[in-house]
Amino acid sequence: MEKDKKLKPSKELPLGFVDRQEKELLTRDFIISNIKEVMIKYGFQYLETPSFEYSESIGKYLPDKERPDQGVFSFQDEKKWLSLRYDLTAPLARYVAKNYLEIPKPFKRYQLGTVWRNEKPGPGRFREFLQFDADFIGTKNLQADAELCVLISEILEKCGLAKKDYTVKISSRKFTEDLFAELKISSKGQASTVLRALDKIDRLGWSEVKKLLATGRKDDSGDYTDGANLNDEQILTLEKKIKETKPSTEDVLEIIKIFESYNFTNYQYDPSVIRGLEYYTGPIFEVNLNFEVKNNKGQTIQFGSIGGGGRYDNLINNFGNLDCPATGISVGIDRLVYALMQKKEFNLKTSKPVVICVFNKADLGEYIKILKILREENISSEVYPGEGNLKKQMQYANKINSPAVILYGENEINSGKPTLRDLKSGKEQSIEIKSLVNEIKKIL
RNA sequence: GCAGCUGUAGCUCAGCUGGUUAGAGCACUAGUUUGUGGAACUAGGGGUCGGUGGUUCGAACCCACCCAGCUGUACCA
Repeated sequence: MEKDKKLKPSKELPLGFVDRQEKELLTRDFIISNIKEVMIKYGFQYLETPSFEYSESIGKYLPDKERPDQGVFSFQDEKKWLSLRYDLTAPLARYVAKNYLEIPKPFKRYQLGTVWRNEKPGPGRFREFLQFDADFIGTKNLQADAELCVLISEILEKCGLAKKDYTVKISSRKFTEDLFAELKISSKGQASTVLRALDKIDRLGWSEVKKLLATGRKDDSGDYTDGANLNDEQILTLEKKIKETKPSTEDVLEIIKIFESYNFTNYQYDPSVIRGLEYYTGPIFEVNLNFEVKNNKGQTIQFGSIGGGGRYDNLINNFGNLDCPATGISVGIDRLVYALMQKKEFNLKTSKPVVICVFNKADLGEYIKILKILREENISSEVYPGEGNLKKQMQYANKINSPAVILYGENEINSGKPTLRDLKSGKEQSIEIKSLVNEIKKIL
């Protein structure tokens, strides 16, 4: 008996995992339906790959790091390691390599799927979340990169954002390559420290980033981060270059030219866009929201980007001798949902059921007659599914936000006229069964 | 990983310098109203005060260690 307490299962969720409720899910559905519409219009194929992949298929070959089990949820099955996918790009690369001969080239596909990351969650960042990816495989044509920016912008506007609400930032890996050449930085370690520092300009501001470029920085909590050890002259040169507003690399210039043909203007050249991924080889882009986002305590939070992407011409080559250039974009759908829910009230019809109250179990047949009439008309409805007196049933209807209840007790059954109570106004009327549907539709 | 902060009811939190049976609001259950919700009133259920060890006549409160969460920072294929 004593041990019972210890056996009680925990009702806590694993760190970084969340329950998602209807309002959020409906907003998400709305976004997804917009995505699908746009993607069909732009001529992309719909693809789904499994949640699990062999770890080696989505991890080891990636040039970035050689830590197969860090940041990823993995387990060993027989002899092989399996991992939950951490993005949709790696599985795509695997898919393309596997089906290389069959797929059209170029291959355009889009995918919506849950991804998992075994890392520390932050505000608005979870360990399980939904991603949307669109990619062009097998083309070096920069029209593809341009079109990704155009397409994401169309999706966002379809979701109700105005041009001023978001910006597509664009830069290129070539910019940083040129930069490192000019600064005479050849050490890979130093280069990546510089990149990581530059990536933080948005969040920390230039003066803090400058410390990271020099000897190091102490953050608010007192923690210390080592710097990239650039000298003053290097930092000065870098500052000048990073604050340039005119693109200097050919790829970006060409993309901007293509934007003009599309009449797409909502972009911004920003050389401080770095993106973490080391597999990018050319143009890179990032989508930022320009309005404030608050957390559940009402504090404004640093929201960062909702998505981004770029060109990765060498990634697929890792699977073998496949010279297969590619470019793609990813969007964190849940983050977009979170932001959109604050941006404007979506009038998403949630259509809660009309509740038919139960007075007497023996009359269930009568209740169901009415129920069938309503459902025939696609009116969300139910016979009270629990047990209890009328008061309890009213409380239930109120709690689920039901628009109306139908009272069909002895008196009503005898007269053949159910009572319809509008739960918003509290008004009741006694009406013929045949006009019930029309009256309810007025309330809805 | 590092640093700071925080762990008391389902939720949000109070609990003064250690002192009888640990509190509030919300939520929940029942009743006032045995055929009427959202309001009010009344009553009620629900806590090894994160865990372990220590100090003390006595610990939610002090000390040590551990665990968990939050925030920042690092890493992030």
